[in-house]
Amino acid sequence: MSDIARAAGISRQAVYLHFSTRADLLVALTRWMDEVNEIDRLLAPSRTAPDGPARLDAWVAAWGSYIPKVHAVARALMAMYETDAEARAAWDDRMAAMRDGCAAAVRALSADGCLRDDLSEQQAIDLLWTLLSVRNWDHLCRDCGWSESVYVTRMQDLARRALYD
Amino acid sequence: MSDIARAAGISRQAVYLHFSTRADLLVALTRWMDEVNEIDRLLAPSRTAPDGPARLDAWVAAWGSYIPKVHAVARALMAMYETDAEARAAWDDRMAAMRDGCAAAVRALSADGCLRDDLSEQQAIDLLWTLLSVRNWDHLCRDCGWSESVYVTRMQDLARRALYD
DNA sequence: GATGAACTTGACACCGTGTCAAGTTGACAT
DNA sequence: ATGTCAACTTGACACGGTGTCAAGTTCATC
Repeated sequence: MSDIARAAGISRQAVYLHFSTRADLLVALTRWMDEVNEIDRLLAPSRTAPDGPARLDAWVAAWGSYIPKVHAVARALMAMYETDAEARAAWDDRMAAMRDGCAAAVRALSADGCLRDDLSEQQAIDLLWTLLSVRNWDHLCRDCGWSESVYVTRMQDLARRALYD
Repeated sequence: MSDIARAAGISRQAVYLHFSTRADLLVALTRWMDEVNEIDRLLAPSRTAPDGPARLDAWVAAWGSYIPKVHAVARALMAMYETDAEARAAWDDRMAAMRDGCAAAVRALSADGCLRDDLSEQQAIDLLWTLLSVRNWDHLCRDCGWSESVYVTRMQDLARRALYD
């Protein structure tokens, strides 16, 4: 909070006049970033995809271009996850929204008869949701040094292999 | 540290006589758990597997039965990862060892000519390492409620699909 | 010229980690 | 029996970070 205040050129206490807690600030920041990044515009292609497989690809691509933009804030939120209830709630909320996107993609596949029949919709959603987690992006793009475009290509491929034949 | 001292029936200061810092304690705990869990015995099947695909399956299975045993400690270590350099080092060390196992499995596949040719060994290792991360186990087995056996079956399937045709 | 919002300085409490000093206990060796 | 040493005790303290509180300043607006 001191660092933030210094960076903003105001006193530490003034920060508390705007955000009652550290978690509060982080949460507000995520909302603001979603506005600035025009989430809806980013997600439009996946909603208007012609078929299941195309929707899956578009969803993975959309997510892959979204993560880098919010990554710094996401990291801070994840770090507070264990210790701060409000941060946890905020993070869970975002992840639930992310899961909705996964569910929509899986249902589109299922409607097209593309979903593997040895996989329940539920399991497919769980799997896709896990594959696309921020942690995995972090792991691949930070720890393993993958570029964002490699990430998207490989993830699209992996998601396809995981969900249909 | 207070909680640990109370649970151990000694004073908080006495804990510091054995472990100089909190991270130190966690690290010692991981080493002790690896001894108790007889890691080497657990990993033997994957080292003696007849071919690449069998080795991959055995490795995933070994890892899948290892994680639940160390999960509680792993969580504590992950939580300290951002703020504690020693915890980070300990965690990175464990994960590097885990990566070695992934690398061995991938090389076995490669030696058998089973590895997808549009995937470099490096990328294959990165991918397998990511798929098998503790975070993913957590996500699937805790958040999504998968049983450990479902986790292993699905992960074996996913790893196969990800790495060879 | 009064009001109120945004801000300031400068305290303070609380919690957890890690440090320090001085004293206790009990096993073992000489 | 006595000294020594390791393991432990109590009780303090410093530090850093979060969040709170009170009193005072600045400035736009009515």
